[in-house]
Amino acid sequence: MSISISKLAKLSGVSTRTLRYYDEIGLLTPERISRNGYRVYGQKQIDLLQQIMFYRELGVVLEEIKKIIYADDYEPLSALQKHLTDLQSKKDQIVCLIKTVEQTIAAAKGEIIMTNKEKFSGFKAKLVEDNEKKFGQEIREKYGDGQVDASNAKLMGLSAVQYDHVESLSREINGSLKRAFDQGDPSSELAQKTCALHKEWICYFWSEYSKEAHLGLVQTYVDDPRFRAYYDAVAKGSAGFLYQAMKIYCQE
Amino acid sequence: MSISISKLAKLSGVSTRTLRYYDEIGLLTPERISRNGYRVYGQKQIDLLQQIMFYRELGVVLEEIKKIIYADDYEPLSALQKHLTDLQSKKDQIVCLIKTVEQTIAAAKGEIIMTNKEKFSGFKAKLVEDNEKKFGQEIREKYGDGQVDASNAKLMGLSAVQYDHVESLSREINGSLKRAFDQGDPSSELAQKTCALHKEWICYFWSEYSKEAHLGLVQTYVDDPRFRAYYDAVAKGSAGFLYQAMKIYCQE
DNA sequence: CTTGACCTTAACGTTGCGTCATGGTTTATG
DNA sequence: CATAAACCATGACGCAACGTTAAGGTCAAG
Repeated sequence: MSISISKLAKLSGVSTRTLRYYDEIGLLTPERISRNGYRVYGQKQIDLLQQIMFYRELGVVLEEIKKIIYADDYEPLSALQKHLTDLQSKKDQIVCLIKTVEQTIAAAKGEIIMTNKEKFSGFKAKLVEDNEKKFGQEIREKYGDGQVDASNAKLMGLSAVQYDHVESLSREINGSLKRAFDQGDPSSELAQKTCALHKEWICYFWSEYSKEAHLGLVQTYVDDPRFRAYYDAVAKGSAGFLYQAMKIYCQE
Repeated sequence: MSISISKLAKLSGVSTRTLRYYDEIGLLTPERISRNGYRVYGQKQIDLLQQIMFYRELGVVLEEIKKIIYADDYEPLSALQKHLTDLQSKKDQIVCLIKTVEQTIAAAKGEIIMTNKEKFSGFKAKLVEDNEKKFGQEIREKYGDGQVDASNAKLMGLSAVQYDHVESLSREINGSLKRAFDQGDPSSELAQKTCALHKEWICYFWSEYSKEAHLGLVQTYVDDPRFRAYYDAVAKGSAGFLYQAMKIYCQE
């Protein structure tokens, strides 16, 4: 039983272009090539294509599929397991994005109201105040007054959009930290991403960034009961977790 | 305040390549080009880049970002709303895939069942198996034992050729269903043809056919998440669509 | 004058095909 | 038997968002 490329295409529902492409990358080569140069497929190829389509529907990349169906020593199950975790982390990413976008929309709506009420500047002032209250003392002691003043100045100069970003960032950090903490591994991708987010956030307040200062700051999160309480509100023990993660992050 | 490309890169954390690319696509053009051909960026560009990065982190495509930050009549909020729904459907897709892969893995772990059924590719085998396990009960109650037993017996007795036909039928159904679904009309010719194909397919498993039983089966496609996941893999919502089409088909 | 840091453009590679463009082969039909 | 309609082939571009050489110009320091 031999069929042409278009017959196979119709039979399987994929395009002829796709079949030629699979031939090109060695995923599915025809049984033989007839004298006129036409591709000829046999029963075996039909079966193989079926398997290919099966994995493709699962979202496995073609290169993986090739390994799965041709390498004897390749474990289809573990391949699928890996694929599953890939999918899950993709989902986590998207869920994370969704949250952020939702929050951004909410914040933006709120911001419109705020600007309408001309309360925005007051709001920012409050943030500065909080910032000063939160970090001022420690940072002043450790890194000098200049740092703190620069931070406040920078904050006052934030545009509305930037301010929104800061807000959504801090929410994202909390969410991300919680998820990473739940997973339990400070070296995990999510935990390290949390650190990166935190760096981004901190850079809104610092004119100069250094890993030492950053790690130092997070250290105070653990040492100071007020900070610890704030992060424990996200998840109990998450301040310490963040510190562990940050140690790894700052080593890189 | 004018800075070079690498300064901006360091300041913002993106690569110089990215900045050149943004210039190339008109997303972020430098303030000016100095005599030696170097790109020179100003404060305004720094702010713009920050906005760009903000939206980029939300997963908005660059083309959209360009519209958002440059077109005055463009509503950033509604753009974000749309982006949100995009993200959500992406998430749904992935969640769907995750389910399917999990099911596949679960099925594969009971690998003996699969190999026993020889040529049966995992999915269909599992479907039939599930059919027996979960709905055998139901079908038995509704339509009597004979129906189920005959189905299984018939299935086990399929010849290779018949099996091939069943397989290609199911592919044809999927393809046909997808196309009909994309068109959107359950009463369309294509949709009704899909129903006919499905009937043909089901007749491989049932010794006696009745419209009521057929409609009942398709109903379970909608009600049971695993079945729905299978059909949603063809096209999201296609299980429900098939059910709508089948209602019309069975009335005729 | 050379080294090295920094800048430029150009162009390929990535993933999985869709979509021409161009041309050869086969078959059905008038 | 000529021709049109199908069907086949091989390029090659395009898509998103850059990473990564390659090849070479510019500029300040030693």
